Amino acid sequence: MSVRTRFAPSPTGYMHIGNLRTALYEYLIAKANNGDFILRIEDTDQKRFVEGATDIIYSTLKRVGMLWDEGPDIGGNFGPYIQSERKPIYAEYAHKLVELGGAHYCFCSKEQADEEKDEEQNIKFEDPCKRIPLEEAKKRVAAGEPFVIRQTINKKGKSKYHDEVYGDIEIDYDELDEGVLLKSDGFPTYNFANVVDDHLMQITHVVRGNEYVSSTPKYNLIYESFGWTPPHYVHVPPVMKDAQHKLSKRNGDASFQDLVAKGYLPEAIINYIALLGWNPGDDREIFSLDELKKVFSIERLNRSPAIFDIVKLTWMNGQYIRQLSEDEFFAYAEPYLKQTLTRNVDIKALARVLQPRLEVFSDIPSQIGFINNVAEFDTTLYINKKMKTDQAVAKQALAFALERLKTVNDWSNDNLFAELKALAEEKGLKNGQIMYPVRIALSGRETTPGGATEIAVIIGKNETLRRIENALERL
RNA sequence: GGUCCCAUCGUCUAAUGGUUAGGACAUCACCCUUUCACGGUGGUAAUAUGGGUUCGAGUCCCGUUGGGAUCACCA
Repeated sequence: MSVRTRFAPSPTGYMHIGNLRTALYEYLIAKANNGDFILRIEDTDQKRFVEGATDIIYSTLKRVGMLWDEGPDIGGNFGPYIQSERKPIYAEYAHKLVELGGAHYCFCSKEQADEEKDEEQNIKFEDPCKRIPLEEAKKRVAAGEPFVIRQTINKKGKSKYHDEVYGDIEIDYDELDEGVLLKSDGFPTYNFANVVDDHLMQITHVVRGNEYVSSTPKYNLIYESFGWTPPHYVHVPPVMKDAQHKLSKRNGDASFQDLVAKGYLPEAIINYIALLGWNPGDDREIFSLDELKKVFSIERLNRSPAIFDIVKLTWMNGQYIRQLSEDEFFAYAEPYLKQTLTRNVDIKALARVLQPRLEVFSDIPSQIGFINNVAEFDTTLYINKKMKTDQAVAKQALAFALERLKTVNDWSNDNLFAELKALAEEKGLKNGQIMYPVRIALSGRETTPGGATEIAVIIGKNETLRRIENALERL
């Protein structure tokens, strides 16, 4: 039997990182086994539905290259793939489950049910409707009385099942809640819809957050009543924001689209989150999606929560940026460059010096601001012990450099560097005693992307000479 | 509170019951260098805690502590 996994998000907003990681694991399990990855939209709660959320799901999965084999937009043999379009199916199976004894009609209002519960004394909700004879209940349903269908749990003792990550799990049947399966509006709850759909869609591996570990026995009971075989369960620990809080959209924690907007590459994000809770068993860390397909295995999934570390993601993003070809890098960087530059400069040369030192694209504006104009700076900037420079050395060096640069016509980095190096030698100075002051004069900043001559090439000859003259006036 | 789950450097993690407890990020130092980076080399840094089993425990068992999850007509 071929492996079939499903990603089943509810369209309630943007794609958060934990969700994306679950999708990734689903995808990898399927693809590592030559199986199918199915996309199903769980929109049974109309109150939480957010317009456009489905499109975000589509675009995110496409952007990272996790293409689905069946789904709402492309169809498949097990559709429809949107739960709201499957409403009659759930009703049919819910009533069937009642006949099979796995559920019963309940006429209590939500308020009544709440009152029955006493959380203080840990008394569970004992639904009085359980005792209504089926024939009588059916009559009331037929008569149009509002009802829900509630799971019936009469079993005693321990429920056991195997989880691929957590191992064997045992939970007492008494702990299980007789939850609502079919709501009064006719929609199923997750508790029911996921079982019916996973079975009908022949899902073999269910990956979901470990908050479902303790409710899984309820689902198994449903499978049992219908005589169906439950899937393999792969419960994964949450992705945390810190030691005690999950990453959540409510807190405004980073979503996939937030990260992309900040200049993180989708490939780097996928690579990073794959490693949050999974490892390949060796020291390798950089993996493309295709490479992950080859090495991924359920056995190496971790049981404990992992804290999302933006610092490491940032490092990894830097690795990916460096792997980009010059053209690819330019394509990503161009919008940021154009948005901040007010001066006409050699934008390609600028991109070249930026690529090896950038970790996130959103750092570009702050890194290249000096290209537009040189901010006021204190002349103590010229003091650098290692370069053996100070204001006096700078004054001399800049004067020499100005004089020499005026005569240079081949304004390439190689030539400029050669000229200034030769100049230093002629004047009996160290390279740094020329280069450092020139760079400061051109940028007004202690740190810059690129060295003195690289900056000179980018801003051009006229501007270079003008900036050196200005700097000299202030010394 | 009941139940379930989890626990190795600050963070992500590795370690058939036998290693000087390994790697990566971060951090520090040095090297490279026209700055800053990149890159390279090295350092600091961990088995929550108490018992037990064993010749030997990060690893197995029990307790403690700490953390998380769950107990919805949300998923």
